[in-house]
Amino acid sequence: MPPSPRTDTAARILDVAERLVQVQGFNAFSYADISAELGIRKASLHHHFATKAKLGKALITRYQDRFRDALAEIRRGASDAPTQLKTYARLYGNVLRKQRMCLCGVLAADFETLPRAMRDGVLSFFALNEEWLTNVLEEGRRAKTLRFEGSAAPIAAFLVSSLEGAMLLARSYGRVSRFESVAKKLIGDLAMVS
Amino acid sequence: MPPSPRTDTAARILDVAERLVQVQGFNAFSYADISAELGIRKASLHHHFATKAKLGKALITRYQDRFRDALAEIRRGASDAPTQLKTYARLYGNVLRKQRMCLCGVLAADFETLPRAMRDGVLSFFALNEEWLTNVLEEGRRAKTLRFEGSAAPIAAFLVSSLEGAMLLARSYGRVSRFESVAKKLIGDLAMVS
DNA sequence: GTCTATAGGCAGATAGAC
DNA sequence: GTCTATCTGCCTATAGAC
Repeated sequence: MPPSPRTDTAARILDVAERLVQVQGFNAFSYADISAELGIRKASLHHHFATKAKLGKALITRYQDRFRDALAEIRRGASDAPTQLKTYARLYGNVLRKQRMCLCGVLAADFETLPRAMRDGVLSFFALNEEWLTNVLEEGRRAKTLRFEGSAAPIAAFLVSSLEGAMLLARSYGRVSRFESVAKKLIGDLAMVS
Repeated sequence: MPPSPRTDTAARILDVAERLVQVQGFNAFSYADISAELGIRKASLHHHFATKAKLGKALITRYQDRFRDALAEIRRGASDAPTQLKTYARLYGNVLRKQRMCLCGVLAADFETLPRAMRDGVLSFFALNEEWLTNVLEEGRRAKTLRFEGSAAPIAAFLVSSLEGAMLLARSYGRVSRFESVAKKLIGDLAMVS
């Protein structure tokens, strides 16, 4: 299994499917929706992704790969921990500004209806986020740019779930500012300088 | 329109539908699922709730009515603000312990696919939660049992979205403790005595 | 208020020609 | 790799008997 879509057509299918899932959820979109938008017959879509489950898994894999790259990029920036957290939150905000939910956040709502491979992918995405945040938190505490009590891991879990929840409600309200407000508070409560 | 289901059958339909939506999402369950579970034909279900949209709206209305009652009950208990917040968080935890998501939390993920009446209902539920929390927060600050900066309303919005997000991820992980951890931190950060 | 029967459409998926 | 054609099954919803 290749790490990225083999062909350009596969990538375009993933682009459309990704947006449809982020906006409507996994159970509300269909091959017919993609077909209509790309001008490609449903049967051709099945040539690239034999089943909806495999398409879903490919979506998660690509999404996570891109996210991993973005997280590594933030680390390479070598800014202080509070700034890294702000940049991290902006990743979420950028998704929301496109009127979308986090792919894995929306799949978490569909979780019980997903095939196992997709469930594993969703959990893996959250784990990636929490591991990255745990490192940033610990580094920030050592550098005295962040302040918090106890282990970093539960704080990381707290941050991920709070940001996902903030996205969920902000999109329903149609107010990105609701998300920004939560993100600002989360980071402000951790930063030593503020 | 009556405030509660007219008949016992209607109530049983709502009971089953509510659980199905909370577990699977609005677009993943069908009249056939309810039919199979209650031993009532699909056509009979339509006699009680003509369309899926009307069934969905009835679900939200009943859920919100019950929640409103529970919130009023907490207020009648006349405990201090931190205790009221803990009891409030336990309402969410009780849902999660039944392996369910908050009805309106899961509908927020389906938001873009919902008919307007259901969207309005979902937003109304969140508004109810935020108004109640705003009152508790302001009262707690006056009584010096809670401490926070700025207006109470954005803190209330923060609490609701963080709890919803915590439910979402805790259910995916199958670990209620992840929710409890977040709830404890949220309230602990607000309480003066701790 | 529940039933049988069915309409009309869309779902995911496959066969096989080109 | 894309197409036409089709399958099978499920979906929401309705008609009308009992």
